[in-house]
Amino acid sequence: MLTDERHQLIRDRLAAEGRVLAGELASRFGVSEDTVRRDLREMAKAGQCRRVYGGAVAAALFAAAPVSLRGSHAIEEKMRLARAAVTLLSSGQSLFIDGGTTNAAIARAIPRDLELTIATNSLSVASALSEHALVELIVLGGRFDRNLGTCVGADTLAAVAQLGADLFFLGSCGLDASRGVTAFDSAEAEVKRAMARNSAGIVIAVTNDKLATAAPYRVAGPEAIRHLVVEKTAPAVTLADFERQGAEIRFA
Amino acid sequence: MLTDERHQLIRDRLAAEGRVLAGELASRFGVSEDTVRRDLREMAKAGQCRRVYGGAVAAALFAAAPVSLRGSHAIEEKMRLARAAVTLLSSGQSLFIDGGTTNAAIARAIPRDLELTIATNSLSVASALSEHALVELIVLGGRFDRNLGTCVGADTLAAVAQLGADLFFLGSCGLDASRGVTAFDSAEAEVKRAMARNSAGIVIAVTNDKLATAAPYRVAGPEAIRHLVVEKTAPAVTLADFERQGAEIRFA
DNA sequence: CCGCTTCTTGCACAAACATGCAAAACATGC
DNA sequence: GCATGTTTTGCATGTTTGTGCAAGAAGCGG
Repeated sequence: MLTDERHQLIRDRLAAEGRVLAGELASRFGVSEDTVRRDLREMAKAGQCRRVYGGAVAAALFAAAPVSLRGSHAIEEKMRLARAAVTLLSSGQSLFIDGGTTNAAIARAIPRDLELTIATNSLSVASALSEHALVELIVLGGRFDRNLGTCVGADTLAAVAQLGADLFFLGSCGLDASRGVTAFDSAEAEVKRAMARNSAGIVIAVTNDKLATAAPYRVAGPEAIRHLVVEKTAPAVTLADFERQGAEIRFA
Repeated sequence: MLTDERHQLIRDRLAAEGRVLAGELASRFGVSEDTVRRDLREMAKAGQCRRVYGGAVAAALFAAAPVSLRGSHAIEEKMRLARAAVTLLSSGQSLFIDGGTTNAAIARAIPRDLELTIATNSLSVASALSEHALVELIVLGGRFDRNLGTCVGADTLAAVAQLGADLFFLGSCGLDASRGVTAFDSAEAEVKRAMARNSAGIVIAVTNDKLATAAPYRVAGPEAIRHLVVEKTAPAVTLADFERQGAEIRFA
């Protein structure tokens, strides 16, 4: 039996009954339970079902699409960064989180037992947080830019202006010790600036490829960065520049 | 029995009766009372019920209702409704789409070659549309209600007030020929009313189980419905009542 | 006050799980 | 053909999770 066939049969069964049991599928297909579990894991990752202890249940039509981290190259690395970044959090804080795959990974990595207030203009961040029961989630609406995956424009700016946060997780397009944080898009930069203005501290998590690069639109100076989360392999000389300007470096 | 199934059954029972008893659930499910208590504790933590001595009662304002619709049996039916509903669309229109599983299905069914402007307060609708290149998507932000899957509250109302639409796809909680469209939640109803006010026409797509039912909060009178999309098996007598008040019936 | 029920907590055990590894089946390139 | 790499699978491994039981605390009613 082909892997793909199995997946199709599982999908059929999910559509018909709404749930499947790992053990039952294993004996039905004549494969080990491990194989079934692998199947279910993959399908869950693709958003085709939701994994539960003992089997899987049909994906809720209700739920938003899973955060697509596919297509981004450094998934592993970003998840590592995310795990390091969320150690900065504690219950009771309020956050701004903007767009980008790294921030989506961070949103996913936020422990479910933290009580937080989070405002975001990113659809994938919002989706990732939509089932965190203890998170008060505020969606910053506006015109949706599908290149960025975030809302931008006057409405978004107005929404940001009404809020304040302890920390701002800034998705950085370019990060340079002299020019600071920069973005590729004017509207995007404007929203980021507004969030920065209304936050007590800025957190940036970046992969090495963004370090020592710059984009046209300036968002925040290097001195505004409070926490910088980087890979272990980040060039020490660059980090020293940021550290000199007040950033606290944290390695993933 | 899966843990998740138990939770779902408890939610259903809470929605139907408003309260559950730990002992009763234990014997019904064939598990120990400790397990049921654990379930109730978790669900209470997730805001799905309120724990009381001896069992649990429904969380404030009927939070269980939308979640219990996740039952996957109706997915096929909703997709059929969705395919029928999108035939009402043509390029150039602007739409409001609110929450609910049926509207999520409609959003998914919208053809990619239509040029539309769509405003929604539903995260799942926004996600579904986030890759429709020709759709100008406007996210109506605000406080996210995870039971509804939509944004509600003052910010959302303000965002709606700035817009107008040709059609409003109204996700209906209850639909009755005399009381019209009704909702379970006050904040939800308020947003729906605002969208209705700013739309030229209202479209409602419902499965049979919603027909001839009503919820506490009134959204719009029956005469406000322009298009009503229903299953082929919908009771003719009920449909006639709507038709008499100006609705155009369309079968899936 | 007391007796009763319900609840939480700690613990133990089994089932379900992820992970690493090796064998087999397959494709790819020289 | 043959070496090499990839994918799939099952198995052995520790680990995690769900469950029931027991003991003590807390709520409830007399």
